[in-house]
Amino acid sequence: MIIADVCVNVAANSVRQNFTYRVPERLKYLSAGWRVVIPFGAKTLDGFVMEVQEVSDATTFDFELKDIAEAIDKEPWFTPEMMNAARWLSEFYLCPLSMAMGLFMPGRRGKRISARFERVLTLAKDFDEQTFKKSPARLQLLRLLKERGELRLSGQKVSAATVKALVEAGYVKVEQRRLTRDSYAEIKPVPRRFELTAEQVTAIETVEQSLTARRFQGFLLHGVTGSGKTQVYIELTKITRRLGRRVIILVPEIALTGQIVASFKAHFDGVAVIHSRLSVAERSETFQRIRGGEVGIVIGARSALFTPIENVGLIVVDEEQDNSYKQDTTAPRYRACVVAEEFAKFHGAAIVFGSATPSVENFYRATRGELILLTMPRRVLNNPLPVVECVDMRGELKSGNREVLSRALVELLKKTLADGQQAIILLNRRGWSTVVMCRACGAIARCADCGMPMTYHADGKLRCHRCEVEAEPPTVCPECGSRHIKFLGTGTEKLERALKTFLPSARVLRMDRDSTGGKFGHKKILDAFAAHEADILFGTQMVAKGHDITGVTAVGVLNADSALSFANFRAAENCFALITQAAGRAGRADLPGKVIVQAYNVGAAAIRFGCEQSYEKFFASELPQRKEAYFPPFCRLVKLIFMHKDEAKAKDFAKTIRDAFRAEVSKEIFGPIPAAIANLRGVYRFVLLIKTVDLPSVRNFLLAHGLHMREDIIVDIDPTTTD
DNA sequence: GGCACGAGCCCT
DNA sequence: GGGCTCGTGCCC
Repeated sequence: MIIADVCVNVAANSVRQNFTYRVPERLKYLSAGWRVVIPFGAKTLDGFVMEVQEVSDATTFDFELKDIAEAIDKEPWFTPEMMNAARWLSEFYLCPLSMAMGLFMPGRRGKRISARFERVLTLAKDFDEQTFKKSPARLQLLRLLKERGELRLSGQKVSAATVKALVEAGYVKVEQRRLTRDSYAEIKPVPRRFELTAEQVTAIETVEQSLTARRFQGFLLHGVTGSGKTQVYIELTKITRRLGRRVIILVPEIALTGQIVASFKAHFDGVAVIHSRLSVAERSETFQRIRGGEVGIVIGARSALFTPIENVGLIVVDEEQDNSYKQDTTAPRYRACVVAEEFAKFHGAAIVFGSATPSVENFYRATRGELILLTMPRRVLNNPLPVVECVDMRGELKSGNREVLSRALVELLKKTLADGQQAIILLNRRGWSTVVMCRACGAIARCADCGMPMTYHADGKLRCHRCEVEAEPPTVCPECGSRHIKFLGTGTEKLERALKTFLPSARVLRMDRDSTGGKFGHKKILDAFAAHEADILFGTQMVAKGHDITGVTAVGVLNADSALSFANFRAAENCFALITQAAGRAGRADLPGKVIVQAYNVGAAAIRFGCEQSYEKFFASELPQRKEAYFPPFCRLVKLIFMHKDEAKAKDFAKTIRDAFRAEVSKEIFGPIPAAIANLRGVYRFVLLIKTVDLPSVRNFLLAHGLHMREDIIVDIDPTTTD
């Protein structure tokens, strides 16, 4: 009898063990990695075969064995590497194996994806023009086929009768071909040839040693904006491909894939793109292409780590400090940087973390030799870094300017437009007003579901940016009945009006989550801006990231210090990175750039060193503060969120666990404090924060108390926020 | 996740 | 006494 160990795909924290099923005779070809359909209790679910074993028919179990019902695919879905990686993820992040396995599937459930086919015509034998003198339609089709070699039937003005007649006469063959949906097929390669700088050459040669040795090694590529990091990735990819190994390139956001794909397509065939906005079918087919060995380079957001790719020699994590690399909302709550490094170890690959503004964690590791530091302090072609001016908005207020835009920025924009150049303005809040407040009692309009302050939008609606819940703005305060409702703060929509007031002739383009729907929403806006269809591109942080538009010589950063107001140990780092990245958009070609940073707290280190664009100075000022407050890189964080409808129960349970942790593990546990979202749809949430240099002992504690099994606790290892 | 089962508490 | 909610164990 053949039995199989099956990981059941059920989204429950308490289902941790695999289940044993009998493999019926007709499915005896099954092996580890197959997706199967199985009876589970009263339901029929899908599951993943983890192991197959032959046992004697006399073997008994203390439960009744059930049969596997059917196989889902035509071949094993999971490679041994995928299963090992999933096992590691499930152990490291304490999530059920099924959830870790789920990362490696293009859809949430093991849905069978019906492949689409198209009919393709080819010429079967040569023809004589004379024969078809009286059949113009047939002749036209044959000529077309001779010219092009083949013809896809869909969308052609060819009648079925014409095709049928030619097929029967043996002139034409019809072939069913599997259709692959590649929405990046249309992206044109963007070649760029520069002489490599000396720093680029050094960086490439250093990494090359590890690539050739096929040994794991981590690198931190710290290159200022415009220093040509992408070119380094391309050269390293060439080397890796020459060694017969594959490459994964991670970018923080879907919006950034287009640009890097275009650069890579200029040098390589077999580039695939993976991210969550692709349709399930599209991702499924990309998996197929990777499996078939047709793809040597996978580019994408964090989900691009979870494909059937084998024999990986190089993993690049671009803009490694970016918070988008953290999976926040569903288990496993992983950090793609951590996972990527682990995968690099599995493969004996080199991992390159690239950034103009590295995370304090990784830069610290580089100073200690855990990562090899590669520095590129100059821009390519010796382009100068932009000149940054900081405007104190308190001073603006004092001298009577109550507008969003400082006078200096308006002047800069006017001059830039007069010179026929372009500008980018960053304001990291969307909507019209960021806060709706009662002037009498101070009450703030909050989301009914999660309690976050709601944003007023130009369409007259209040919106929660977390839940997308809509509400009507109040005319009287629901707390005190006052009619003094004030709309405070500035979002991108209000900025749009300011731009139209001060620069009425400027063509402006807004880029934020509201204006960028769909798979290519960002690309459309960026393409239009790159084609100089607009003079000013303004919006949230997505205007500051990664793209490279040559006509831009001016950049404005509004409310640059707003990030500092968050009670978050990474606030300064995020603020510094945003200023530096935004400034880096200016003057990337031969034209010098000018940047204006507007802030209230102009003395803050993140603002000062951001304006100087000096990462080293920022790091030197930030590191002692992290040490003083005992935060990463000096420890690791584990966040626990306790949830219950009864506020006291949530808090009391948290306290019990805190005390147990203090008694059994260490004193470095803090809370309970109300979570940033203190109440979500009627459920209270309290946070405990653990600081540790010994993650395994924390994990053992959680396991011993069964906290990973519960549905009313979220375990977040390496959280981005501490509440 | 979903279902069954038992304990504890409200209704007429 | 019946019926409801809530916590808990189980699913091979």
